Amino acid sequence: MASKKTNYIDDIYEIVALIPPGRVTSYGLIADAIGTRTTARMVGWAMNKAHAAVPSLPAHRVVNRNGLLTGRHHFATSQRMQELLEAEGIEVENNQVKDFQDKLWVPLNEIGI
DNA sequence: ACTTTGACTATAA
DNA sequence: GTTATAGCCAAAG
Repeated sequence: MASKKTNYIDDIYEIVALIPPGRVTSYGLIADAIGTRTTARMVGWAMNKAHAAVPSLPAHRVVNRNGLLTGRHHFATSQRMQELLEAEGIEVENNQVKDFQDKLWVPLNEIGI
């Protein structure tokens, strides 16, 4: 067997895919859920590749620790991310998720139950 | 092999 | 409140 070079990326995709609608999470929390081998930057980098590997990945539910839509420019349009979030009941104001802590979904609390 | 960059985060000033 | 710097790890040039 010879393949498998995106182990950490695969884990990132899986966790992002597990984010329930109407909820959001941060890059750091995903990285923490995977382990020390991955950092918040790796999650963001993986997301950049995700749209080519897993277009259906709900990357719009992943924001930075401030609840800010930092990755909006990587979507089809800058407004696309906000529209997707609002469609799920998440209020976005000034590129930031309102009641972020209330809508925050923590992988460690759901996966490492 | 080396340098730069990146959808981040934390701390310091 | 913002801005700067360091830490983090991997891919791309």
